[in-house]
Amino acid sequence: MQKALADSVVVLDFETTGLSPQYGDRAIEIGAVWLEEGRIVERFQKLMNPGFRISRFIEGYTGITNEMLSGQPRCEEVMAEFSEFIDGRNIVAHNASFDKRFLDSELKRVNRAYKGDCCCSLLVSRRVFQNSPNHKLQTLLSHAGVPKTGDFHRALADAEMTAYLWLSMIERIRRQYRISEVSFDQMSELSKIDKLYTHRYLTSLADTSEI
DNA sequence: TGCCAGGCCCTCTTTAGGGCCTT
Repeated sequence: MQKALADSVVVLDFETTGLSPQYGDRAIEIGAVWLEEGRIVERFQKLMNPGFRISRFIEGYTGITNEMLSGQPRCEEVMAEFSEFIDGRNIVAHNASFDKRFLDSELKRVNRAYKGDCCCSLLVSRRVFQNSPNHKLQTLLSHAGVPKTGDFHRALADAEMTAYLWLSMIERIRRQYRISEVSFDQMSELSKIDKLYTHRYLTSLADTSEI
């Protein structure tokens, strides 16, 4: 069976009413880009109505207003559609545990579940960009020399910029360690290993590479 | 209206605590 390559994934981002679906927070926007061999081949972006008014803090933070959400489809309708978009694909998100919680919570409401694998670009960045001042998306883009392509804190723009950050990390690993292809599983493993062993791990991949 | 969480990571650690990151 052919291994899944790290540059063929769906990168997603949620804007939400707060931090915790456990306490009733809901998604208000989803943005995602489908990467295929390192190129964006499809985009998904939808605002969605959570069924209650969002706070002024979230309006200010995201730029998404209650007015913008009125008349938008309900979360259930959007998530059913998005479920088809990610079916059969691995996903990447910045601080993926956050987005995965909302993904699982919203899909559960439409009696669906995501069964693929999920990798966190934040955790990988802590290995690859150890000298970055911090590992916020905005800082990492600047640190990696990745151009800003949209407004931060909007789902599609954040997903797209996370995708370019993700690709830059793959490319950095490939060049620095002379690895011909980086698999999704290797990036997942990298995100989990101890930071101190990053160099050793990547070197071991280069040793077994089929260049 | 304001509040809420959770997983990872580091260190003055592991019988713990606090910072980071996401909205």
